[in-house]
Amino acid sequence: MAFLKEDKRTHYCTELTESDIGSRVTVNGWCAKQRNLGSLIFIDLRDRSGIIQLAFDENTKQDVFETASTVRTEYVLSASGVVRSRGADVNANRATGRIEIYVDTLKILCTAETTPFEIVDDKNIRGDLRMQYRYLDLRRPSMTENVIMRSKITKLTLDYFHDHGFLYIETPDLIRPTPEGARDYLVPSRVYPGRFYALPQSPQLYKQLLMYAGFDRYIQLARCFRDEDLRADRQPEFTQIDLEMSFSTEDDIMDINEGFLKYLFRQLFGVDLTEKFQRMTWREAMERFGSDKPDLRFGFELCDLTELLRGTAFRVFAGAIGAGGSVRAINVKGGASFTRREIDSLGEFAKSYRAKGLAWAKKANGEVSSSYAKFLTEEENSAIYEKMGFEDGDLILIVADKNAVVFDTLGALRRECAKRLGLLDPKDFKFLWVTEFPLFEYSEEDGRFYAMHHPFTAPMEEDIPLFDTDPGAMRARAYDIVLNGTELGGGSIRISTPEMQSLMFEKLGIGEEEANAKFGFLMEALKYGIPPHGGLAFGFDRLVALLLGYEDIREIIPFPKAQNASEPMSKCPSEADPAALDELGLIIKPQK
RNA sequence: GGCCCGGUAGUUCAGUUGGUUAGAACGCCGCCCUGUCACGGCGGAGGUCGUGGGUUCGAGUCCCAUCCGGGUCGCCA
Repeated sequence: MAFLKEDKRTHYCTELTESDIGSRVTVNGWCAKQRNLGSLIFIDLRDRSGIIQLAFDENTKQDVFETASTVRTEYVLSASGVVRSRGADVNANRATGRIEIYVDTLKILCTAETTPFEIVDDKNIRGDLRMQYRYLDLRRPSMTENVIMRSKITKLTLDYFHDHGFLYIETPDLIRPTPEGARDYLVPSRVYPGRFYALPQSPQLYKQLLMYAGFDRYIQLARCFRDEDLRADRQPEFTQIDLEMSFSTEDDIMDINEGFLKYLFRQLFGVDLTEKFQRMTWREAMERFGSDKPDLRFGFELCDLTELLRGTAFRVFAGAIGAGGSVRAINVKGGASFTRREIDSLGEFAKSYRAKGLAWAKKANGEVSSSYAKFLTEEENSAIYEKMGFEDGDLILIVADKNAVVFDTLGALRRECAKRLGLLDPKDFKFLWVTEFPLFEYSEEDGRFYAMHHPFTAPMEEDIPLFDTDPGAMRARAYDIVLNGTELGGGSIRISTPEMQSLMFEKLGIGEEEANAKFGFLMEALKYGIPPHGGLAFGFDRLVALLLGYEDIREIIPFPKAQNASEPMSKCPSEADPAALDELGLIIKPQK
């Protein structure tokens, strides 16, 4: 049926209120439900705003009534009529529950087959089915709402940064492949067979160049691409709120972004976050919480037992200490309620973080039980209990290993226990800035240093002398913003002299020749008057998901990839046309 | 690449120690119904139990392989 001028909506469904009673309106949308009572028909009409009820009765013109009786779920309709009160027959569950449209003109714009699943919220649909019919999934009211909220957050973001003097500038999506970091998505060049563009992992270098150019404050909602394995909070293509500021210190950058997050909370939830966000160095975060993104909503802080146990005869602990590792523990208050089986499952959980085992002790009703106490002396045991403040109801978890494993495992156990004990209140928002990240990370495998953040991050002034003596101990002018155990974003002050940048490349084992080949334009640019600058990037998808209470970012991405990085609806990636490959000079090696 | 969980009507699930013709709810189709809104009543259709192989008198159930989906570790400057 042709869609004519007179069929066009005058209102979205839920724009109508009791004040519209008596006026003639037209609505467009989908039939969410038809209820046929014989000589009375009701249709719930749904558009992106929500649902309003259409009514037909014995006074309705016969042809209109007959049309209404043929309407099935998901038919597309245009309905015109007069808004009227439902009198006493109110549906309290709906915004439009006191009114309905008494329809005099009904047009079926398009019919529909029965959908593979019902378009309702209160049903769990299998993930792959939702992905295959994502356009139907997005019709479900909660998903529609998520997309709308994402749009609102986008607008708030642009408003805030615009109001603070930021310019929205686009950077290219076809760029030079980056030598370090995540795998690039490569795009073959037709003009230069055998050469490739990469899709950006982030617009890092371009935003720095924009500072070199003098734009002073830049922002972009940047699409970024990383060819790595997926997680519930990680997609191969995602969006960053990417920004950069000149003539700025760490404090300036942290302050303006703290202001941004507070602005979002005020605008979205009417919540005023008055307190200044807590700040903590990376070292402190690791020592106290075993994580560089600690969840501060609960305690269970790490306790170092290494010195206390240095002379122990227990081989598991002694071995870890002897190998330069440590023995650390957390005291899970209330954890004594865990059954033996639950504690065993915590042990399995610990092993998934490469820990060899988990030692535990619990005290319930005055009775202590323990997996390890019999291997320690009386003195050692009581020293541990004293240091940990061991009380009735407590569960002590001990991990002995290399430091990295100890921190990872206890950091994860800490959160897992809090989760099992129901301590994670989603309405409690604990923000944290983690500062002074290490500049380098040593790879045992490759026998070299890697930049922990990226190779353009400035070292802390007082650590510069360590370049020659102890690079591993150097700290970076880098910072992350953390919310309830999730890294929302991170950034740094950048290197702004060619000397420092060369030094950095040198320490990373990137020779002068290689540096010139890959970053020659940057080294050249650094010669011509570079302002002090730094920036930050938020994971926009994560931010939106957290604000809306989701752990899975696919709930707030309209068309996400499945875990195997494919897109089940359109079935991509797909094989390329041989002629296209030929033109690109590519030969596909047969896969085993 | 490793480990873990899952796959049974269109959908969400149940299916006992292996045992007759694999069930329920919702949805769908038909008839009836004047105020429903989780409408109601009556009737009906709908399943190669992901796929392949094996064990067995007999497999949705046990074993092996494989595919698909999800979680996670590695990975993610």
